Amino acid sequence: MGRGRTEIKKIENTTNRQVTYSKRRNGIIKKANELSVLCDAKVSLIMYANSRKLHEYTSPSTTTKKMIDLYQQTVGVDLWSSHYEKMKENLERLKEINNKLRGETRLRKGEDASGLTSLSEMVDLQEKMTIALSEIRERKYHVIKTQTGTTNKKLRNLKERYGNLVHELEMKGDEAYGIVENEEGYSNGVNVFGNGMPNLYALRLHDSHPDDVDFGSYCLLSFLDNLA
Amino acid sequence: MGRGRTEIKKIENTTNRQVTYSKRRNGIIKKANELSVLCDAKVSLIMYANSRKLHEYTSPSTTTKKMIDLYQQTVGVDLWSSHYEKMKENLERLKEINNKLRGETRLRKGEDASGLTSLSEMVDLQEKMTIALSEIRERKYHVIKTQTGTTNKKLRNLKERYGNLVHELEMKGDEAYGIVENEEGYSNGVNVFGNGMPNLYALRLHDSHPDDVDFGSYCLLSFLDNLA
DNA sequence: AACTATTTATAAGA
DNA sequence: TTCTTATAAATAGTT
Repeated sequence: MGRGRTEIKKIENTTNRQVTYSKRRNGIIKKANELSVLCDAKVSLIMYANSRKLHEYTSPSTTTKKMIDLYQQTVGVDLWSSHYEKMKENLERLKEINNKLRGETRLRKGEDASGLTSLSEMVDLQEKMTIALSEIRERKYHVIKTQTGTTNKKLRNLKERYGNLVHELEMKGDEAYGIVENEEGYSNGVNVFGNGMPNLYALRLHDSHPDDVDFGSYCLLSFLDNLA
Repeated sequence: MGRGRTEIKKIENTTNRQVTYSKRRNGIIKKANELSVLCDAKVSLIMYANSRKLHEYTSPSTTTKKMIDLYQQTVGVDLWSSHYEKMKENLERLKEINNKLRGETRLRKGEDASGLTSLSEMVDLQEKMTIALSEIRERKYHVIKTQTGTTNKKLRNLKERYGNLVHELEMKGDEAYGIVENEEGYSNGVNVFGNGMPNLYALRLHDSHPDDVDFGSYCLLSFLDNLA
């Protein structure tokens, strides 16, 4: 419309193109508005020409967000809704796992006072804990053994290291003692291990050369080796 | 445009409105397309009239999703991006917590072979486990005590119940025995509790009337009461 | 941004 | 619906 028919193909002259864009943009926005009013329709119009500027029209009865939501609802899937849903599911799943793990950890830490009411559950937990404890003890032993190595070259180093370790264990052992005394009232001596002492420390206590740390460590290592 | 000028206000006649909607909808889509081609513009047009049907036009050079993304980018904020970001953050946070919890649980279950390399860490873990174990044992004892009650009226019931419980414990104790024998090689008798037996069961073994379950349970209860 | 000769869109009718 | 057509609107090229 205008002087001479217009071929619908890209206007190469930049100025012309921009002028036409401006005119027709206004035209289409007017049309969109007329459509909205005349037909009680919801219209969302978004236009973007190579300038960075975005032009839009949205019917007064709605918002762009609502239109997008509606669009997704109708078209069904893609855009991000599927992504969003997956994310939501994943979140819920992780939350659930988190809670389970949290519960289990609290149980095993002895923090959950209300969780276990039945005796059999408690017996079960105690049993599991005992097994786990023995496994940890076993691995500790393995670590000690590994650390001794097999070469005599490292022996001097090891002596020094174990001297320190044994000292450290004594410190730890002392801390543990506080608990022992509180507990003996219940276990009534039946539970000898219940004193909370690592058995390495126990061995150290019964060492026949308590003043010679190096020798004591050596004895300990030999003793452990013999058990292998 | 047409025969007589059109006032821009809602067409009350439903049929007329629908006809006009159909015509003008096509018109605006044509305009949108012309704008796209002539001006090299990206256009997204979404129309929704009271029928559930959605009509749209999108420039060939783009997609509705891209237009929405662009729209958000330009307009700046909301729609769903903030929601999405929050969700993503939350997800990452939960994943992290999950991993930590998982690690801790594995550690305490004695399943993590590579996690603890230093002896002091192991000693620390063992110590914590021992404390937890003693707490659990203590609570078990509390449960037992609570269950005995203080009224003599319930005694007969209790006898029967404890008969069953003790039986159940014997079953559990037998299972635990399998582990004991494997472990004695390492603990070398020092760790008497390490046999994995609940100490209630231990008491049961030393009961002086092994055949009289009722009496045995009674003795046990009295014994526990005396400890209180 | 205004003007205007034309083309286009479309309201009403069939 | 779609087609027709009289007429209103839009707009290309110009100023």
